[in-house]
Amino acid sequence: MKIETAVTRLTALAQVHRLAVFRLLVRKGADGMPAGEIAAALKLAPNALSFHLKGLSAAGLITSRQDGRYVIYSPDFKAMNGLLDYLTENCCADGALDAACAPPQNCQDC
Amino acid sequence: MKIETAVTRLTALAQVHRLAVFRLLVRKGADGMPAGEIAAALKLAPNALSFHLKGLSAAGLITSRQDGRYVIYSPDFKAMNGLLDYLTENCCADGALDAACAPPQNCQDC
DNA sequence: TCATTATTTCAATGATTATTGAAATAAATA
DNA sequence: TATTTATTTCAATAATCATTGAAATAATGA
Repeated sequence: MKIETAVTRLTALAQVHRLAVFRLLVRKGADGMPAGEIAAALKLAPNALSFHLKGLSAAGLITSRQDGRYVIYSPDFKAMNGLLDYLTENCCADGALDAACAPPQNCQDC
Repeated sequence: MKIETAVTRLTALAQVHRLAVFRLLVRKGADGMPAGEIAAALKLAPNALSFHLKGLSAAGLITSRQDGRYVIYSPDFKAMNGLLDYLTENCCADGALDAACAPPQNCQDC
């Protein structure tokens, strides 16, 4: 992964509302959630939510599909896992090991 | 983890220079690296590096110790792993599983 | 002490970003 | 067609952040 891609994705997640949206979608998994339901769950104004969904989409962290008059948003787990891997890449490769440097128990429910 | 903590850490990582510094320190592991060596490796002005190290420190992602006239910086793996876990927490707990929703091979060298 | 090396702080500038209210687009139903 | 529902776009404002050059602090060695 290019560092610019990682920065783009981290920037998208580095905002309370976008992070809350992303985590909500991660919980939901492949089913996804319509925009209105996300807005209701997080008490966000529709236009504000739209602004933040655009940011997450542009970063490649979520995808959307039209379903009638609803737009359903889902997390992109490949993008997420790619980012997590990038952050821990070559961990301790050039120096001393660290006891806390261990694979986290990510995504344990899947 | 409180969402504000996660946002603070993501914000710290969401900048090319800080992300490069962090990844360099992750490679180095527990040994850490003096500020000047980081600056040389990444071709950053000392004051610019100091600004970014401050950001990473304030977010709790790195720690520092004085060694003579050097200041040695090291990654905080607990903070990093806590953040990674937070991003994948309750993955697919409320909806359909996703084939790509699997633990990444983090930190495989440790 | 004086000079050198390492790192941090400060102030000014320019750029990016979130928020708000209002309006526009798009699909479904009466 | 007209109306309602769902979502997005737009424009203005306010706030935050990175960069630069210069100066300050701190530790070492001559």
